[in-house]
Amino acid sequence: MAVSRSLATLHPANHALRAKLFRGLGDPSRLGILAALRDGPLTVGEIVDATGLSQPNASNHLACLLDCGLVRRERHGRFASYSIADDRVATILDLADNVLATSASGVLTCSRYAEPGRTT
Amino acid sequence: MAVSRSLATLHPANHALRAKLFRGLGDPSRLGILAALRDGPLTVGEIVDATGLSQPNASNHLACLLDCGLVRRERHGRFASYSIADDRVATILDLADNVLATSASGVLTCSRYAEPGRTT
DNA sequence: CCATCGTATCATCATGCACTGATATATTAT
DNA sequence: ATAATATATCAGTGCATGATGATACGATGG
Repeated sequence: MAVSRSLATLHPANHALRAKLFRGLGDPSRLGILAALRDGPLTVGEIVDATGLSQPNASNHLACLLDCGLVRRERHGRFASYSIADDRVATILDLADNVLATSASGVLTCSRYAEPGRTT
Repeated sequence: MAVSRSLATLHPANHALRAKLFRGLGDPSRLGILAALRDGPLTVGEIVDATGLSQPNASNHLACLLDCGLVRRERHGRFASYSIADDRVATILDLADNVLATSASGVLTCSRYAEPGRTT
């Protein structure tokens, strides 16, 4: 996939918006959900099983991902089928893994910030 | 740049690590710093001028980016020259802009989470 | 040596996030 | 209708983060 800078027709200083996207990806639970969804659409219950998250927690993260346009929801009766909205999101995830594969050590030892408050 | 999934030789469930990388990118101040650095290496003072951040704040974010391997530091006398460590990081930024260019509306209206605590 | 400049660190504080448990809503089944 | 299932929402809590101002460190210059 070609990624040229000129394609980004975004206001040059809209860092708040970009930050929001990255913060949407910056949570292990949401990454777990997205990883599970890469193998195809899943219902909330299946996501709960796949990720080990509690149902309200998963539902909340899904709402977050949905609001941000990272996933798509399709209602089937009383089930809700979620899927990744944009292939480029998956590409971002791959690219991140690509970077981490060579500089994971640095990120690993980065003690400057950690995961946010988790009771678990 | 080719981004294949097989290249990502990362532990499949290391979402905490991935999340850390994205959280590193998930802050407007740090994105501003990275954006400034895309035009070439800068000293801390130049970064302060370019971003409008306070000096301690910029220094702290730079330490964060440095620890995480996203930027590189080179000492020149009493100056510190920072530069982007990995071109693929810039690619991630471009790709994110690419995604946002088409689904920015969703992210914009995402009220589920906001920027972290800023007094300003 | 002392002052100055550039950078890094410290102490402190406030806000927002991610989690839990309980409950509400909605849809199908008996 | 009633129950059961699937999902969404609400109230409340702890913790990490990002900010500030003061200060320490380190290097150059007079």
